[in-house]
Amino acid sequence: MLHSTIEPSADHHPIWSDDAFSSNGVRSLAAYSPLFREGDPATHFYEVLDGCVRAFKIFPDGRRQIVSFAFAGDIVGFGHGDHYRFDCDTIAATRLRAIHKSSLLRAMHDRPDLGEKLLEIAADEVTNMRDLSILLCRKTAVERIASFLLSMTKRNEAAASDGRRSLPMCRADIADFLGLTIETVSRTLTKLRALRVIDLPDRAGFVVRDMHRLQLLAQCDDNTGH
Amino acid sequence: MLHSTIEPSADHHPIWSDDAFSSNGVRSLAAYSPLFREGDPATHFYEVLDGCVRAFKIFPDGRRQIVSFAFAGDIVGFGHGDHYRFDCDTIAATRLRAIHKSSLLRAMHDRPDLGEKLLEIAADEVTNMRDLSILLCRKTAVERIASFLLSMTKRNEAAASDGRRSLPMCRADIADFLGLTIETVSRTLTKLRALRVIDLPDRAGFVVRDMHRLQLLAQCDDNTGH
DNA sequence: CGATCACTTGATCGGTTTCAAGGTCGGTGG
DNA sequence: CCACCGACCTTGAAACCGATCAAGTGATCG
Repeated sequence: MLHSTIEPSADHHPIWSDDAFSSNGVRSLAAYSPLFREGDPATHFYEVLDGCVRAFKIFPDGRRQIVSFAFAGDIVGFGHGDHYRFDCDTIAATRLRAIHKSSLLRAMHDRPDLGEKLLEIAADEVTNMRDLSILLCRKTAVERIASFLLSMTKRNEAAASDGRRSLPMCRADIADFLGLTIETVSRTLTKLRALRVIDLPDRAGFVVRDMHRLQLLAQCDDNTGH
Repeated sequence: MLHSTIEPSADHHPIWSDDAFSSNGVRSLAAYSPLFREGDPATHFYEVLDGCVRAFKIFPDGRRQIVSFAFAGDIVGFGHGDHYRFDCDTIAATRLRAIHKSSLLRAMHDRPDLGEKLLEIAADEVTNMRDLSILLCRKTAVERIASFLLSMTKRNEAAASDGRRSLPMCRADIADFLGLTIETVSRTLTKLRALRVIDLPDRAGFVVRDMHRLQLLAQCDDNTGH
């Protein structure tokens, strides 16, 4: 799950448009379709074209940690070895482009710039994971929720004219991402609404009413969404 | 902080022994010497030859998160952009080899295999960060401490003849790594000793007495230390 | 031998979890 | 068209775990 977008540059082909992994790799999936499961051979990267994807790990005792959400422009499947190290799902109708890992690695031999690009992506992935660690070590529920909402506003840049932003994942997904329970997520969102920091027009959306205070509540100057 | 070791291969030069960053880059540092600070230009990677290094981030409110510990064979400084994104210290007398980032990237253009190696290292880094996230989302103090001790046994392979393993970092460092307080770390270690799962012969060491139960307490089959 | 530092242990407090209802919305079938 | 149902979410009350505050122990070093 990378926040960095692969942008075509003017002087050569867009990175992902080589013949080996051209647009015929595009797939459309309904909500809650699996991309891959933990233990599957790690053969592909996936570029999310639109929709939303979650990556998660399920523990023997049933607990679940969502490791990341991926939106349009993000890439999933990086940072695994030969086999995927966790599960990956869509959480809404999603279009994505499958990219053969092996052909990409082969291509790297001819085009060192591609290697640098991939390293950059890797660095972003590391940053995201570090941000998540920091978010999980942050103590209070308010800080976690505020940080999460902040990162959502940064990543889904487009807000509707009324300021509404989409929150495509359910409360359980937010809870399992932030290391909280559903109830605490709900209570904390309600609290932020009571504080006039956000509005909750419906289940799957939110509006930032006081960005400055939201940032204060998120506390740390840096992180999530980089 | 990478757990992957750079091993010389038989058919060509060891990756790090090119002229540009040969053994003259080796430095010896006393305990608690800074390697770099957040915001410094990210000019070097560092390969830890022996000793131990910690990478951490300090927040405006004084809270600190230790992002990783690096031991002999690990590499620090990867996964930052142009500027380091957190601080890095030694926690014991440590020898390390400084590697110029720019010359390494230049070298990558001539030697694609080097690029692959670096990608592999990046993937490991991502894995480590993900493992940390998972560790921090684990709920109980016992699970966190058990996982931490387990990863220490996996990474510092050599145990003394009596089974003693080194625990070079102080309680405060363990606490800030696991998202706990010093007191809870101490109490939990005491508890594990009472349960006959470990021994604590001295401050800076531990012995695993019942590896099976330690693994059970750590719960998740996977992760930390990979 | 006293000081200091790191760690341990104890008691209380508070925030999150847990357990338990109650509410809202969309869909389905009568 | 409306009543019902189920999924998802919200809200409430009590329990619990780790944080906090506070003291005490033990080693090391001058």
